Amino acid sequence: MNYNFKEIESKWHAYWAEKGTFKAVTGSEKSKFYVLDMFPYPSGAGLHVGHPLGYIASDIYARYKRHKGFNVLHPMGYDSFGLPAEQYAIQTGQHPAITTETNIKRYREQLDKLGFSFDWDREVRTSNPQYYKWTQWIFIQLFNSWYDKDKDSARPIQELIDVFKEEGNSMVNACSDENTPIISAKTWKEMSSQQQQQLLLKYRLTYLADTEVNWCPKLGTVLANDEIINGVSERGGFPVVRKKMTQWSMRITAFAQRLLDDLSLVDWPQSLKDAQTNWIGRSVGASVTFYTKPTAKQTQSLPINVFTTRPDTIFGVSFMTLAPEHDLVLQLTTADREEEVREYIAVSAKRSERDRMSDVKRISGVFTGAYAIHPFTKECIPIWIGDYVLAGYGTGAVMSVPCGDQRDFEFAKNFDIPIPNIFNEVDISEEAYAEKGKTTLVNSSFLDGLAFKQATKKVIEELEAIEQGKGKVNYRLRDAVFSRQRYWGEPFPVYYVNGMPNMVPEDCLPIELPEVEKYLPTETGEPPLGNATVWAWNTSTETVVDNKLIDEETIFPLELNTMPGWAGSSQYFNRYMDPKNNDAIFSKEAIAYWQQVDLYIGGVEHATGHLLYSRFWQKFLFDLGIVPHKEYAVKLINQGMILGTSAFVYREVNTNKFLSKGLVKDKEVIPIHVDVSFVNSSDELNVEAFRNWRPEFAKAEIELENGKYIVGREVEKMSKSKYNVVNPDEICEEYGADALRLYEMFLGPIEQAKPWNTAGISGVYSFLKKLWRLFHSGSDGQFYVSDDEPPKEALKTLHKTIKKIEEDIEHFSFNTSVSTFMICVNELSSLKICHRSILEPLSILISPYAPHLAEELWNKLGHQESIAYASFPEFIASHLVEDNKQYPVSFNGKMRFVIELPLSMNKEQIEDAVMKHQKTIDQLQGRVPKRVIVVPGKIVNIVG
RNA sequence: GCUCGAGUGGUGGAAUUGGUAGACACGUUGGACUUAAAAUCCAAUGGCCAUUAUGGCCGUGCGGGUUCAAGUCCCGCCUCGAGUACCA
Repeated sequence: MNYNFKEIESKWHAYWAEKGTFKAVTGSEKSKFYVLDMFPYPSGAGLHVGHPLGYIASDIYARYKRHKGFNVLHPMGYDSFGLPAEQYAIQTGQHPAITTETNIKRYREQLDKLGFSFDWDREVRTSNPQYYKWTQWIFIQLFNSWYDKDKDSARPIQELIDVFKEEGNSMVNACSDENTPIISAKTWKEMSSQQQQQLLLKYRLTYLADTEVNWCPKLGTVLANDEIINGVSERGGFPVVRKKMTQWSMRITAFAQRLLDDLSLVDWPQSLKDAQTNWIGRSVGASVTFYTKPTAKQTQSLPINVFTTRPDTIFGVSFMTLAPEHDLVLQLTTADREEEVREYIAVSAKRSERDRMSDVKRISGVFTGAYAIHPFTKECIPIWIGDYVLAGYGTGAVMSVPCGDQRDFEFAKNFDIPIPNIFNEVDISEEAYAEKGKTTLVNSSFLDGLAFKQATKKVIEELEAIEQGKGKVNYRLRDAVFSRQRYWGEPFPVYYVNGMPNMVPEDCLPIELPEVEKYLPTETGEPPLGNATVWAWNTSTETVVDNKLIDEETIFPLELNTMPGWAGSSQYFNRYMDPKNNDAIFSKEAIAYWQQVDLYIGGVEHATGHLLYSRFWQKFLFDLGIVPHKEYAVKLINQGMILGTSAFVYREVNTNKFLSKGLVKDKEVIPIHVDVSFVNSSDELNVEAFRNWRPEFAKAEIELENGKYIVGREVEKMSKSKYNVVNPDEICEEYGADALRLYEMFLGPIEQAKPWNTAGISGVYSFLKKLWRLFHSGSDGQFYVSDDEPPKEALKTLHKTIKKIEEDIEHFSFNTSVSTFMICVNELSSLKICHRSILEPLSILISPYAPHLAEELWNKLGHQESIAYASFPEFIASHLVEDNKQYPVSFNGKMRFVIELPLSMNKEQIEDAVMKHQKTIDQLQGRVPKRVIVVPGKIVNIVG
């Protein structure tokens, strides 16, 4: 009887589905364990072999934990809102919901084939109204909250209103946007309700504001910083420009410090923590206010706030630079400079992010004609604008210290601005001196003779004394723009009365996505929801009604933007705990039982997107008392990408002639991707298949070397356009899902990127066949087990294996554990083992890796219940080391003798011990050891 | 530029806390079985030298260092990869 994986795998899929084997029960007596995968976006291309890598690893862990007696939650769902479905809808008119549904079906089929132990009863889809009801609900909670810096916690907005009524906003001003005017309680009461709402928006955790955004004209939408790679959009690679727009934003900056601090609470890869730390970009310094010198045009002195990490260099300031987009630029520019300034602003606005980046070295700027007064020297310093100052960082203005900052230095050189030196015995004729604390200050009045640390402290004290500055921590992290001008996303539960946003009552949720005729923006440039005809809010009936009915009394326009992709993914992990609950995001019982994710597996590419935003929302829900933990994922593993090995043919330029790789030499050729299925494992192209591939290749001249066409190879990301995609369905068809699972784990460490190579799968496939034969050692390959006592050697092999596998799984070293299995089965095969007491634990042991095969064997061993419920074998190693003082070890066939000595021994005792063992060694080895190496507290290794 | 990570056979990769480098697998070569192929099994497989087996020397990107002992620790380089970037 042969190993018929097809029969076995389909049999057990059906069995698991029918029995509901992997259903997680909330509130079980067992301890819980929550294993989570990052849910996929169901794209039209289906899965390639790279996608399941993380799912296989998490499935192994989930199954292992079940065997260890845990009640495991291992859910799966779909992040089903997104651009590709919408782009497809724009092109074909097909509703994104239909495309999404089709894609999900295909994903599900593929996932099922691989034998994952997901609890599909808990599936969530972000585009499902029953799901996004709760995304909208969280949005409303954010709108109804502000951030209390004193308590370091999100608080209900009503508390803030009470504060305003009592004492105005002076005490809570730090909790709002910069430049929020200070008002008294009296003023608050005198404000119109619209003015009050306007002020509150500056405090709310999600707010509507004019923000400088990354606008992608080609995609017709704004993008968040993490959606832009090298100045172009992540999706599509289109240029991005900066533009001011009224947008919803999330006040994630309020949580910046906690997002940093709480990284210490989680067991995440250091590289990922570093990425988040850099992204948040904390820098310590001071904010300093400079006042402008009144001019004919601007008779009042204007305050300009700057942020600096080097307040100690304040006596080195010889000019100021503002970003061209800075609010005050036009106000302070003098009449004679106005034309030039306006022109400069216009030019830099036109330059895309990409131009600006590719052109970093070009120094440009103009003088505004205005001067600022130095807070201490009272000297007049010129105010310039320059695009090396970014509007979005700090205050969009800098105090320029050319002797201490290279950019300021170059700017000063370029425009002939003086470069005063304030560093003792440092040469600044060639470049700025940016070292901190290696020298002391000179020409710096009260800071003379001080080094960085003391000078910084001193200058901040002085600035505070004259009320022109204070110590400040600045973050690179910016508030996250939350509006997208797209159709296929969550609608906002927001309607507008007199231009002010109002929340739809919570019990009216969800506000469902309306039908539209066209998925493109309207002709007037409104987002696609502007095409919806039934998209207005009736406050008296509390329903969505036709736009035509909009009046000033009870029917109001609804928000036309939709939420970004990360909205739906920021809380899905908690929703899995109670996915069908229609009265709450999840029940108190569910969250109390499941608590938080114990293991989260997913790609590192989400480091500064999803993984940051979801932490932010979790902290917010924590402040609200809805979730019990500040962090939602205790342990996180980033699986590495599986790459494709692309194949290339080389076409000589301006010809239709293709040269085999070896013939290219120094000829000018264009490499062209060719489908990897036309190429065999020795890089030889199937010329016939290549000719049939495309009409233009049919008649091509093909030059061979040694009768073969050899292709070029390159490791790249798997992608349809590179023709290097390997489909898991084909692998399952040929070798089975168990072999695919094993092989993906065997390829290398889970966290590492590695190229796929189908040829290597034969190793794990023949291992599975060997394992099968171990259970089918009867005549004619019939199933056969003996109930006799197994030989001691076999037990030793088994227990060695159990120990190693357990350690490997706990350390996520899945690749080495596959090797361990291979060694184990090889040893047992050569011992001709067919004993129940060996084979039974072995099948439990292997079941996380090859669940179908293990289940089949378990069943053949006479068990009716699924192997999923079997306990992982306990390790009984006692006979491995019979005398834990000395034991021979066979290594590579050579005999070795190891003595373990206690840590506490001194030199003499060690020598004694070695001498005592000497006889045994001599007897065993038959000769005298060459070297005796002794180190206290270590293993004594006698190399014979 | 800054931050992080990685360099080990023909290939993917092992190597616990510093303790026999190259486990396991692919590939290659030879052999068995077969009319033949597939499948399966056995053997060899880092380099150089030697041989009657026992052996010897060199080897973990490069150069130093610490140590009885270094792929592993320290210092200085080189190369590659990832992230980030006019961040004041």
